[in-house]
Amino acid sequence: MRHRTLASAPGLWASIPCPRSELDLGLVLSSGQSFRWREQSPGHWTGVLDGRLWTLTQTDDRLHYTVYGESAGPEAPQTLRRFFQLHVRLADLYRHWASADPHFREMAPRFPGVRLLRLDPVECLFSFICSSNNHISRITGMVQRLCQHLGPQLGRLDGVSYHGFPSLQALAKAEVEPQLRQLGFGYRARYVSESARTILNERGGSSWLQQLRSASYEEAQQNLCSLPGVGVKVADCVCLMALDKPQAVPVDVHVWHIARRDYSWQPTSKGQKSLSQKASKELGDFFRSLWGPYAGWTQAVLFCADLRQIPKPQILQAKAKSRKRKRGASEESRGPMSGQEDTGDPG
DNA sequence: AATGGACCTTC
DNA sequence: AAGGTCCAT
Repeated sequence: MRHRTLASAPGLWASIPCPRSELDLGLVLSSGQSFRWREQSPGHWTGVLDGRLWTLTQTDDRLHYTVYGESAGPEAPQTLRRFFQLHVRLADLYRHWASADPHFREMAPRFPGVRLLRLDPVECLFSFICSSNNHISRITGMVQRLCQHLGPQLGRLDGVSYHGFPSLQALAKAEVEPQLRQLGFGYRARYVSESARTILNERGGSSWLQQLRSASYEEAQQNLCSLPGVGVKVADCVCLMALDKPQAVPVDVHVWHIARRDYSWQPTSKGQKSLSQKASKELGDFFRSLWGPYAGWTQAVLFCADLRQIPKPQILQAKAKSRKRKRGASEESRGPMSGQEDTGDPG
């Protein structure tokens, strides 16, 4: 089977209303929330949702979709509205944030349609366990290999195989840690394996994760942090992108940078030169008080703005410990909009 | 309780 | 050095 485009097979598509002001499909699917969608042809994004294979694209007023292997079914629109959380009116949020924050007011008009996905909790958790001390291009490759080797194959388009995300059971098997080591996961292999086992054996399985959706933000964060490889930052990512906690603000070095540069923020306790747990909480609270109960969503907008900005002029100090010079720093930049390299399945 | 290193790979 | 976490002072 081939990847479909709206032009090549118009009869196989359906659509729901969705203006670009409410959704920038490419930006949302490629800005580091999900690592699982591929732009196989311009504007056409293929990925797995609810155990089925989809291609999505958008026009000015509509979101178009096609499902492979079977007809889409009457529940498809609801599946999409849930995944993109279209019941949340982005226009209203942007208006509110703009009125509260001059910096947002200046940046946001260039980045409409940035919203949060509602990801599957298992997929989100294990994807972000892989994100620690890591960069997006590598995370993407790791998640892809994880699915390719441990997830069920759902279909094959133009020689590229697509897989569902591995189950907890699959991730908890004895051979998984060495296998992931071999796949280049490094020390995160143990985190993935041990977290899967902990959830399965000591927490009662995936329903434990699911139920955190109805828990408070603090309780969900605390529960997640009990898993190996999950600290506050990863927990906040899962809270924000999978557990219906729009107030969660994942604080990483990048956000820290934005806070200092654009908001002249600094921790009350002086001498904080890095992100202590206390300072991170403080920064999250600062943004929540500025932006309100959807602060995590606001951050996503500014994050996209920042990534799409100038490549990277930042030359902090060369720490010059034992290592020395850096190599040509001119061709390194990769914004969220840059194309993925061709990662076709060899088989 | 807060702070410094080590930790796997790759770019 | 990269979108952290864990462990030991």
